[in-house]
Amino acid sequence: MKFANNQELANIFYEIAYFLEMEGVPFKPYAYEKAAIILENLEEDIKDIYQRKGFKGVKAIPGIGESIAKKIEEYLKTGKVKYYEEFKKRYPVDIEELTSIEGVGPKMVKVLYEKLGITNLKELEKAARQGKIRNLPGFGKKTEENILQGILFLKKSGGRFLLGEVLPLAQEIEKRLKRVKGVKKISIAGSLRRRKETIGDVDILVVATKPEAVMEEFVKLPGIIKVWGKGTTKSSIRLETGIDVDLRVIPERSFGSALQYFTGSKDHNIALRKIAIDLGLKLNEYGVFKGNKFVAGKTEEEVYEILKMQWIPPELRENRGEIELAQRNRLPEIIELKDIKGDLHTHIKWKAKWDGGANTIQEMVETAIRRGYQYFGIASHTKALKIEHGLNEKQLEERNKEIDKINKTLEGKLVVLKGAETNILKDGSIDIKDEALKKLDYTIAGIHSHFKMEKSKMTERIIRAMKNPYINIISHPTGRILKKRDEYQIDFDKILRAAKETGTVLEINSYPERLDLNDINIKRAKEAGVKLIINTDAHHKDQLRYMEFGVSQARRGWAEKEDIVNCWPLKKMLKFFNKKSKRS
DNA sequence: GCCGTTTTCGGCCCGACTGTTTTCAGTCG
Repeated sequence: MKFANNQELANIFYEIAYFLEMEGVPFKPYAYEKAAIILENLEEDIKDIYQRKGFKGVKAIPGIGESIAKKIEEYLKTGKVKYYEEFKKRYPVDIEELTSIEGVGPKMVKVLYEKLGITNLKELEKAARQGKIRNLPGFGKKTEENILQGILFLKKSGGRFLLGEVLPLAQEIEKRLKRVKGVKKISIAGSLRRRKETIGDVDILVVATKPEAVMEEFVKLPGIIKVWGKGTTKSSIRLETGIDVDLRVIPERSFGSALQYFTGSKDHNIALRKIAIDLGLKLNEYGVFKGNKFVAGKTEEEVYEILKMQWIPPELRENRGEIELAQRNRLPEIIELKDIKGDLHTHIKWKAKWDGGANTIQEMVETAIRRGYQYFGIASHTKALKIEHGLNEKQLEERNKEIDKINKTLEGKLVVLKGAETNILKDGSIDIKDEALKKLDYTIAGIHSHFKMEKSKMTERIIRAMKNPYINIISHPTGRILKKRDEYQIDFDKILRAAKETGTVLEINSYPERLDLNDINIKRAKEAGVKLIINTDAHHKDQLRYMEFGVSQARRGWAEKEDIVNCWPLKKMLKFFNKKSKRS
């Protein structure tokens, strides 16, 4: 996480918001939640702000007033917030866990605790199985069933799915429904359209002359395990993978406003509605209204236009400053898939077993040509990574010769580059000698062992690797595996400074489980003037298509062509690499 | 609890659905 203090405080305020909601206190929950979001996205350690500018400096942050500033001060001085501790004592419940169950909110948690003493998921499941829930006031048999189902679902899926597994499924559904007669418009909406790294469920919107026909096709899709809410305007299915898909039929004149509404994010929409109010308008999923008069809604473009701003690409809609820029006509020109000129992090099958890839250089290169790339880098694993049969110096040399041979046959259709994904050892040294690195076009270095080092040591370890003049790229810089492994402990600001100073590029790894750097870190890197590269880490030729996910992640991080070195022409990119090593 | 060319009080985003009710609270997106 960015700054430990900020995150800790944010978590405390999120929980306070829940507690206040439990008690039915109006408006305060919103204030605490807002403060939590602000803290999470703060570009500076709140402790530094407090030390430099004191209580006043904290209070000066928009969204943080007298009362919350006091609690921040208290936390920084004592490590605790009394107001929060008292809530915790009154309701010793794992409120985050409990409310993560679909259909369970703060009010229910309160009843569950006060009547049955339930504090966590396990206890809730037990009570539900024993049939104790149905007799609670305001609860019933159906609620009890829903809670059990919700728990089951949560256990199975962790609640969210990877972008990389959901997007192809959703696109396939979209394609099938598009073919139904009478379908005029169709679009994926929701967090999937914003290309978030994980997806809760899929929303698809459709305009059709014969809605019944679309609904009928929808509930007949292959791989469905459950259908519900089968109405005239909305229908839901659950697929074998456990993900829910909602289909909504929209009146034609409202398609744009519905698409805007269902794409979100929630924060972005709230901000837009406030702007609408300021303009004397009302914005909802049916359109933009002046009084009772419909004034816009057929397309998203006209919705944004009437709110006096540029149309905002879905990936930017997180209320992180995009609205202000759109109002000033200053949105960044974020990159597109077609801007990508090559992929520099790919693995091959070499002499039966080395490097751990599934396809030969030739096969990978053919796919790369089909993708329209101008250059393509092979970044073979190196010797310290035994599990992938990493190459040693001599084997790298052999492989280089093979690449030379293939380049000759390509007649400039594409240039194959000689790279390696070396290992950053525990002390920050590289597992391949400089002499061998010198002969490559570029070198990647990544951490593949000793993930659990202390923060300062891990940071130093990566910085030492970046200081090596032959290391051009740090692969998957934070090491997280979505839903499995947290990032390793690093001081990302220090990493950024070192990357800038040494001219080292940070990778946006497109592998669906990684997507590392994430959107927030990409934006920070861009702001720090650090160059980035989007790579797939493909171990199979079919995985070269993962590029799409890395690009959407980069878009979410506001990256423009100039920020991404593999949007550059080959010469310019190599020149940037060589500047570091003086290799020429 | 926060905020202010509707400034120190009175607002705070909006609508639908579900399950529980018999007119609505809670939850969701």
